[in-house]
Amino acid sequence: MNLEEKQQRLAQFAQAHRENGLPVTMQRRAVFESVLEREDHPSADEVYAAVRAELPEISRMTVYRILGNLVALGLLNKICHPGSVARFDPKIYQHHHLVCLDCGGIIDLEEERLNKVAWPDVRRFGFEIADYHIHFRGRCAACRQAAKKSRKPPTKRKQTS
Amino acid sequence: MNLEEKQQRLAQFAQAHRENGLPVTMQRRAVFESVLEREDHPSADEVYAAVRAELPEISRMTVYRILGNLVALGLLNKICHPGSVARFDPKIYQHHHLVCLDCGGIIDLEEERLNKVAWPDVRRFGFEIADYHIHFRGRCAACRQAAKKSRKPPTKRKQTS
DNA sequence: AGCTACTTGCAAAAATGTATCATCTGAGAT
DNA sequence: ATCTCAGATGATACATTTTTGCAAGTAGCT
Repeated sequence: MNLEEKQQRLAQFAQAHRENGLPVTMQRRAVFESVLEREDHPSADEVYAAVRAELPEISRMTVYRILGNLVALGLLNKICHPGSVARFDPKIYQHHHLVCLDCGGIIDLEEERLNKVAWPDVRRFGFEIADYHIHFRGRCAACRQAAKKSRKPPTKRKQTS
Repeated sequence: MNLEEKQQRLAQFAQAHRENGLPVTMQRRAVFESVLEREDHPSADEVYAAVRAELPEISRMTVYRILGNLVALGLLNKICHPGSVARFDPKIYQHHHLVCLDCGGIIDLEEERLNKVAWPDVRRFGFEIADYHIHFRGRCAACRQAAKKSRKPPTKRKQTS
């Protein structure tokens, strides 16, 4: 993320807090900046670990609460993936994901064409659509390589990205 | 799921196990049948609870392991959702989901048109796409109703479906 | 029936997320 | 600059979900 974009996101952050009467604490700023600086999709605990480098006193609970707030304010996205831990994404504009079925890794996919899918008619469910994103599932480069060497599936790795 | 379809899925289940040298235990059959019979998207613990009606002795651990196996064999899907527990889906053909941002509920969406999105070129990532599915995020009927009555967001419910 | 590899169940613990409450702090008012 | 208070924070404890290691059991084959 370039400097200009980051400035803009921080201004958006300050404004959203002002408008909702929420104080901008150093913890909130540290958590938000920490996620902004990342190119991957960290879990809450990964954010906690990163923020502690700057604020060693911060509590894990606070990080969980702040991440929840930031998502509610629309400043971060909570992303969907087949794993079992919540992951957070600094990108709040529409984009899509490649999800590896072996290691659970997630790669961002930004392609204008994919943003043009017409929304289905879901009036029969009473559902109101806000946005959508597409998950392409398959196998990442590393896992394809690993699968080629051994017939057996690759050893399960910690999910990354 | 009608009877014929169920027969076919059970045959597929037996064949996949034979081909991979995995014994078909009564626990495996019970877990698979239990998920097949459902119309919703149960979590591992919900499957555990349901299977115990038939096999009271089965351990929670076994259910977790078997669900993982069935997903690896392609007999079940593990679905993506913003909540914090893994959920399983008996439908392995392509379909899409409506996900409620408030309560986390999931509704199946089967619409032929949505299956026709052209796959992006991801050679630059070395990624091999197997399939895709679309998440439409928004608000379900119940949560819209609840939001209308009070300005505040609805009380957090246990995620269903 | 017997062999063998794989599975199961148990116990324990790690990982992840939530609740409670006393104390502290940001931000506007004075 | 200081005051004041609603709201945030941090500590602890707890609930839930998932993983690990190993002894005992069982499916599938000969």
